[in-house]
Amino acid sequence: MANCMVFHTQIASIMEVLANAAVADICKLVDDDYAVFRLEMTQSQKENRALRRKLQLLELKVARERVLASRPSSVKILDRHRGMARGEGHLTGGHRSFVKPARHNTWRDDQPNTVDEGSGTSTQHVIVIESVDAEDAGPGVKLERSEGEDPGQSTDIQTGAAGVLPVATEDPTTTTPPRTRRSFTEVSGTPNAVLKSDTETLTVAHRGSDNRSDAERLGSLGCPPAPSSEDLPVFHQSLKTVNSCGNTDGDTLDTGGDDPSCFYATEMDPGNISVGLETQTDLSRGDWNRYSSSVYSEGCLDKKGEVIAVDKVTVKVEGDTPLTWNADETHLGEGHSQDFLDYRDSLETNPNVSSHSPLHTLRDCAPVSTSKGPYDSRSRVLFDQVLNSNDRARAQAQGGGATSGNSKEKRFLCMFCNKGFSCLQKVEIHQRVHTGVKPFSCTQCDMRFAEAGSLKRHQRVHTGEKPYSCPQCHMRFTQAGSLKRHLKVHVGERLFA
DNA sequence: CTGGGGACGGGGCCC
DNA sequence: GGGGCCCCGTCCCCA
Repeated sequence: MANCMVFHTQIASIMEVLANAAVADICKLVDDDYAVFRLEMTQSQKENRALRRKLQLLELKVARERVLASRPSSVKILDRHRGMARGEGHLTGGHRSFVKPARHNTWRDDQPNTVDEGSGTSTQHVIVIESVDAEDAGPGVKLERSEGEDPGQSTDIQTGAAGVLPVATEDPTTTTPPRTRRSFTEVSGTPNAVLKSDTETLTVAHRGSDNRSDAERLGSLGCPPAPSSEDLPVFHQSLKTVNSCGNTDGDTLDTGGDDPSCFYATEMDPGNISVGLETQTDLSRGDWNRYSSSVYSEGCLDKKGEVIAVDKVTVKVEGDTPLTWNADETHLGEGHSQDFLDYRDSLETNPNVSSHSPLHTLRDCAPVSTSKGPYDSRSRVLFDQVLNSNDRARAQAQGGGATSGNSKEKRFLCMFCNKGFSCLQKVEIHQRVHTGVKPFSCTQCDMRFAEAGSLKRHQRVHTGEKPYSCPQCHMRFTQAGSLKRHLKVHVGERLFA
């Protein structure tokens, strides 16, 4: 009996030893595999980074070659603070002025529309590619780019001689700077970036990193917070105007009324995008290779809507150079990055959509907004919209869409989806679908609209005006379509079977 | 079924 | 006459 017990004990101990050994072996195997796996992952990541850098350099190189091939080096590339050609306001000496269009109903004569320089922050900073003479093209490319989240660091990409100020002056007399210069905007995660130039300093703060509220930021700049400023970064184009929240003579449009029900502002959906699209070179050919990227911003708007400050910085990019894009530095998850890569591919496979589309900028800008406002919540939607619209564009191109059929009448093509429009303004309005630019803002609420008519229609919500009344009942409606739809109730038509 | 916004085409006016 | 600008109407969609 005792021997039996000893035997069992020995067996148990042996089994325990064996089990421990097996576990140890398994653990060792797992550890080894994990180490190998991590090593492979690290190597893959390194390769990815190297390939991206290579791609970046190639893009730069191609850009430089295109520039050199397309025009003499003395051509002015950068024209910041460009005034708007349309009747939507223009810049005068770095200040944004608004001129009421002659028949612009959204600006009522009795409205004290005050346009003032805003103040605040923005998530944007300017990347300048300075393309110097031919001898600089090639391996001598100097890439200066903030890789990290270094506050206050300006992120300029400069090629050629260092020390050149990254932002062109707005001095109209210096129309032909000695160097070819490219400037475009990008939103990055840089918490604070200060752009300096001969004439101005752009204080750019990253919303997501700024713990202060917008009201605090605005307040610190002497500007009351805008009702919608919570969602909107504010971009200052000039130091001269940073603290000029009060009215300035040149920028004030005071029509003397007391109904600031609406105003016209050039703003954009900050959560989506930071550029607006304005021009194209050869509209008849749908050639959008040269375009302007306008950095819209919002200034101050007090609660009463009496003081509206709008600021705008226009960064004009001319020439054929594609915007550089660094996937490494988009502050995105991998999924987003992949989406953008896919879209980039789709863009570039679309022969009618310029590869220099501001969507390259958009790709950088849209997903990095950290604001929490309603517009921000739509950023992803808008991006998907752009993606889808591009697919639609291809479908149109293949299936005899607007671009192939009546190209004579609809010769203005959307640079995002290729849809054709009869005139430039139509396509500009349409492109707001893609860019998220909503220049028309209601002063009585935070609503923004891409079209003036929509704002006007919206105003009836506040005024209570219901001009459309049913002749068969007492129902009244704010929209004609609503009345028309309602009339079907009386005639027995049902919307749904 | 209504309220309200997005999008777009048509048409008038002006240059 | 053509093009640009602007307004309006309409359809569609969603809440």
